[in-house]
Amino acid sequence: MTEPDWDLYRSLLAVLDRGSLSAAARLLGLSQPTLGHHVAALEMALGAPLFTRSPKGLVPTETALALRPHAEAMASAAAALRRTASGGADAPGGVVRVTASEMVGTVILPAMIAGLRRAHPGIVLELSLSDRSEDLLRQEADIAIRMTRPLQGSLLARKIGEIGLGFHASPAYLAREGRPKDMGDLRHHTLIGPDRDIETLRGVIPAGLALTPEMFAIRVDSHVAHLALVEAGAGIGVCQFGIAAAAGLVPVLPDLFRPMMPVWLACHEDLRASRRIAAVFEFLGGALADYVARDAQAMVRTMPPSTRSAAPLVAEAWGEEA
Amino acid sequence: MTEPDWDLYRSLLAVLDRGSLSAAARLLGLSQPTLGHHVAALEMALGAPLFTRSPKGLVPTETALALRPHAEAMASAAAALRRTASGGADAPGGVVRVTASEMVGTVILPAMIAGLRRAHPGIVLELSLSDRSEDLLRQEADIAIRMTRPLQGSLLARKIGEIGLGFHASPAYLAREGRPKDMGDLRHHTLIGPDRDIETLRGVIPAGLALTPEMFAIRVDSHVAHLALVEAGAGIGVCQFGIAAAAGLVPVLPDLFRPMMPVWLACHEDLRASRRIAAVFEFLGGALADYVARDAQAMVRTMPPSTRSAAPLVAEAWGEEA
DNA sequence: GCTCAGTCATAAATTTGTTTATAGCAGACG
DNA sequence: CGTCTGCTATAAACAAATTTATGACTGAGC
Repeated sequence: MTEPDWDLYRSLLAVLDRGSLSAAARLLGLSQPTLGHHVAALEMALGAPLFTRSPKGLVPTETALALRPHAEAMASAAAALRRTASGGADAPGGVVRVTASEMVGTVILPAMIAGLRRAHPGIVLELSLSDRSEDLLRQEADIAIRMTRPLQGSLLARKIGEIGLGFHASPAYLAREGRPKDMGDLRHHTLIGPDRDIETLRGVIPAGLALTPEMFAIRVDSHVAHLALVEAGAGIGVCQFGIAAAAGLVPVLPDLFRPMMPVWLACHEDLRASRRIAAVFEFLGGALADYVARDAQAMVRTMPPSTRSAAPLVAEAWGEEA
Repeated sequence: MTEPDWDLYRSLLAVLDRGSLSAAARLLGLSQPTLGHHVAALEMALGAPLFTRSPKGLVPTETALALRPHAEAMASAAAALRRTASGGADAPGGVVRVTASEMVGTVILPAMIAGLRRAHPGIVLELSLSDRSEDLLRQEADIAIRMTRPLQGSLLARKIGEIGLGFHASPAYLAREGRPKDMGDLRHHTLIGPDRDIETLRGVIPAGLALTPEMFAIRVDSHVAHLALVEAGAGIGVCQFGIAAAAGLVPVLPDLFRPMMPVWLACHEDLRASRRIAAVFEFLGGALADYVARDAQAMVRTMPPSTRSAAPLVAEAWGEEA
């Protein structure tokens, strides 16, 4: 058996993605018979059928589905290669791909990116917003901003600091529904919480409160929508102090519930050699550090004077130390 | 810029590997002008020069060197894909790639593989012997046998047990040079130890002994050569009890120095779905457990009756628990 | 029940890529 | 100092892939 052309893998991936030869052909800018030939050649080379033909399209076999992750790995390696090449040897410009959570990407990053572009006009940024953290391993991104410690080998990680979380509500909501006096009071309020993604809060919820989806009258997994709901006065939800302060939200029970969430910046070891990636890494490191500092200030400012310290109330459950 | 054909990446990798178009052409079964054209096309597509031509061959530029890891990632993904495909959907046969240390691969595995082939005649085995443990992450192997706990995410790891290490020497050496009475005595003997790879021993050497290359009169990083030297009566070296016993070696100071080394079996989570990989995983798991048990017996048997227990003397430095 | 939009498969024409063959160049060796 | 071996580069002959242009099929919608 001779090794199949790598192009065939790309065609395979396209057909798996689109579900038909014609659609895959459009995606790759090839013609449908070409894709048909590619699939046939790959089936021949691998000695196994990959699709069952039907007039509605190609249905992948078990084998083809098993091959998919590997083909995707090739695709992301190819994308990483092109990104690397885009910067030339060590030209200041080029494409850098940053991954972050939806929240960070939509609320925190935009201002930083504006500054980054001003400081390094040659650098083109790609943002990949998702909450799964495998991105770096599979080389789907050059730099990652994460709220958990990246524990992969061969990953260079820097802890930026910790961000304070707390219950918040809009002034309108509090005027309408009153202000809870203690944690037990929260039961009589409209709470906004996660839907399926309870894991995220597991380390944050204080031991006293049971963690059940039933606690929350409004459930949504998107942190951005979560914030929007709180801003709209829909109920009480957990927000970062800095973001909440900027949005004019009022902290609720900040002296009873105030977990800290670590912020990590990470990239592949190898990639630090690239000048533009190092530049983005340093810039984001600085900008995030500033942001964390402002967040801490916002948190302290909104607390009653008696308890003005930045010590976390529910910290150990979440973070490890740097 | 349109995406280059993936074949070009393969050609790039071949040229980087061989250092010349002609050699790369031989490797890939293509002709030299074809490779030349591929490189030119890739340089055009990426917009950056990749090689400086010379009559001695092609010298890669900085850019090309930066691209290399990504091209290699593609190559291993392609290899993994083909391995997966070789097994068909869930046929019992197919290729499985196992990585292990040189020592394990040459001394311990052969007998197991013979048994494995008897139990599963359809399975073809590839052995990749190296001591770096990135193999699994980069999908360069399906299953890994490691002496450290694999701490990567999305990796399925099973701790097989622990293997006892200890100083050993050949009967001939001991007859000639005498038997050391305590650790201090070792200074007057010919010790065999690592050359550059001191890390490996760091967790093993007892606290009393300073860890310097100067300790060792014979230095070699290959564990297999290490064992051969001990067998040849060249000096005293650290060996696994089981292997040493089988080779007719005599334990030296087993009651003073007896670290334990964990044995882990690991594979990617996804791959457990493949029937043949699961079969190999289970078989190796069982065989290694048997081996560890025999090693423990050998260790106990060769110790003076007074201290006959399998408890490690220098254990905590090395292993974590399952 | 008919048309229409979508699909895959096939055959001939064309474009593309690959090879063979040749020339030129630098260093190793007797 | 010439020869020999390695390499790259170029041009024309060739083989191979791709495309265009078909035909045949299925299911949705009127």
